[in-house]
Amino acid sequence: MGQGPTINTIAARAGVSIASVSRVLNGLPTRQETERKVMAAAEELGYVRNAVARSLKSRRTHQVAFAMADVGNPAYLAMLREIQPVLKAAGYRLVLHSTDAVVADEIDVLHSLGEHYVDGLIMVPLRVTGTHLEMLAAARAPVVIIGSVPEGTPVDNVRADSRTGVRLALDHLHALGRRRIGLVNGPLDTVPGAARGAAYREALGALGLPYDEELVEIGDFYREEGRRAVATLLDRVADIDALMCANDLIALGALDVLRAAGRRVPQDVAVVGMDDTDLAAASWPSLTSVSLGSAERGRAAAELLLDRLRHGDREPRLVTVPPRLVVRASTGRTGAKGSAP
Amino acid sequence: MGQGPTINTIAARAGVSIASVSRVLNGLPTRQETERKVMAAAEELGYVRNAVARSLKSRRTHQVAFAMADVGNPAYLAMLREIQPVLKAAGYRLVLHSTDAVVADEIDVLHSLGEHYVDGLIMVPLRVTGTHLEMLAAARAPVVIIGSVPEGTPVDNVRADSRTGVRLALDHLHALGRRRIGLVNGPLDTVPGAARGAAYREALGALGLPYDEELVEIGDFYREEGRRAVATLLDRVADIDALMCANDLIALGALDVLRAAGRRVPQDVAVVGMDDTDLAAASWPSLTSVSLGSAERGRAAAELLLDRLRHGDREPRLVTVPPRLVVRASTGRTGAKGSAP
DNA sequence: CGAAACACGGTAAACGTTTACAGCAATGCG
DNA sequence: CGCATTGCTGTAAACGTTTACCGTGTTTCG
Repeated sequence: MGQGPTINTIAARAGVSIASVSRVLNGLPTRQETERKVMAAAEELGYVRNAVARSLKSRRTHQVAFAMADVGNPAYLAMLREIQPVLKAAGYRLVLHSTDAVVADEIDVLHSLGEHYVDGLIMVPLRVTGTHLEMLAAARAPVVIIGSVPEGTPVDNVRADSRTGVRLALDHLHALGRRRIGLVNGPLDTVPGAARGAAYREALGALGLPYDEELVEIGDFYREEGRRAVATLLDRVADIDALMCANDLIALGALDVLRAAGRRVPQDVAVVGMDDTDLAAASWPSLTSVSLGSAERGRAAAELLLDRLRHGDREPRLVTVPPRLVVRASTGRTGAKGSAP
Repeated sequence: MGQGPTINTIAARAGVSIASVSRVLNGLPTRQETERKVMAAAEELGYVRNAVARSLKSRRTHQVAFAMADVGNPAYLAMLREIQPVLKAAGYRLVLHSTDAVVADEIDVLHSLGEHYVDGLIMVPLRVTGTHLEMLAAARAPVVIIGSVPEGTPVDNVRADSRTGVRLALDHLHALGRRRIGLVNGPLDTVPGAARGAAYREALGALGLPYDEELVEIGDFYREEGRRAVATLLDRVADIDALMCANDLIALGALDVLRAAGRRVPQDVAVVGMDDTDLAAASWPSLTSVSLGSAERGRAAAELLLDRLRHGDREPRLVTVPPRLVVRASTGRTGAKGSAP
């Protein structure tokens, strides 16, 4: 594991200057003879270009960071799975940051952009604070934000439309005759939490249903928290006939609790999840879920960033990905396939 | 987004030399007065250390790479989720490589270690070829391999024990009275595929059951491939009463096909998966699965690598993580909770 | 009071590249 | 044949740090 060969080693062995070595390695015009000698020497020595030195000089690291709360969350995972190949194809490596939904960690990531270890950043902030906005404005490298950001923030932005998404779900439940539709939400100070809460209220209004505080329970975006919240909700409201859950994990928690309580899904209570993750298809009964296009958002973000890395001065762009309702057994067709063993 | 301040800028503003600036920033002994001036200047300028220049000089990037076939696979994801925080706590960033199980990509990753963009690598190779071994021996940075590697390969190594794992599963099925136990495996030229195939045969022997080629079907480690393989198997063998699946995705495919074919799980056919992923708990019926300790393996690998980064000259170490059988509805307790809606 | 020890701080080299510039030989042209 | 042009190559500076080494001013002690 001794120090590998450098262009100096090669230059010495090939009997040329380091400039010539560099030129050959970069495909700049050189005499055939020189090229041959350099390539031979490089080959024999097993030379590999030092990426760090290159980056220092060229001010390009060919690395991009992706920061989100938790890789374990399938929604972020879906983004990651799209982002990775797009970046790879463009010759960028991917640096992964898990912020555990801690604001300080997100700020850290933004701050660390100043270290120049990446050429750009794709971030999915859970909350957007004033500090976020300040740091975004001052960022030393291009940033793409997945999630909503105030009008005029000078960054590329990719959004889901959870408002329409919730609307699709409630329309569906309403069409199935459900009238006591609960909401199991995540924290209201998160971007998705706030959006989904507001959308729920609005969609109810559009359907002519009253907004009843009793029907809303706040937990967090995890299965365990979903269980807790749904248990509370069932205790409080007896006649609930549908649950809109703010993500699939919460919805899985809901299924657990409903099953334990002997309420049939979907006959007694219909359940809708959100994000349409792998889990939705694997669960039983399979879960109707609102797809917010995680994969598409990831891809769009990666492409925005790459584009910006090429044409640095473009206007900030906003891409909105439309939602889609994926109907499965937990609301619709009463598990013809999923019938009892 | 102009060039940020460097230690030169600070030195000029504070009226000291760049050496002093560097010393202050690195906490080396300095006069209070100097320290104050430097810190003030750094603060005012919003200085952030350039990681690239630092790395060039110090020969440390504080980055570690993790390479596996596909982040989408929950087994790798479980590793990633453990690796990330361990590295982060030690001050390392994580560079993610998806190789899509393409050997050439894995070799690329090993080769790229010569670029010095990371201090070390954790790799989960699907197949280990001669080229792998050559490159491992010549690697320019420490590597930890998760998966089996020939005796004497000079790298730290973390292994699952799928042999014992399969054994646990077959013992369990045998104890339940199953005698026609099929194997749905992945490709035999992959490390896990080969190991699980051999272990199956061996475990049958230990139980005094005959090895019947008819009962073995090879597909790939995906749900869709699992469906295909199980469909073929059911067509070929009518009296099969249990399925040992080489991973959870295959097992989910098996559940799909069995349900569609009207075979009850577990009454008619018991199903065991492998890797004990999130999906196993979420599926219906919930899936008995052999945990190969993905999370533990990830953590062990990260710790081995960190240790090696600190004491470079240690002997290579081998860590074997014991398997554990997690019994759920697909073999055991006949879905009391999971009964029909 | 003078020499030795010490505490700091500055100068410059180094890490491994890329690249502007200049030098030089070979060629084209009048 | 001399001069301009062309085509390559080498020298050296630069990217932003860290750090060995040396010089200076202050303290300590005989």
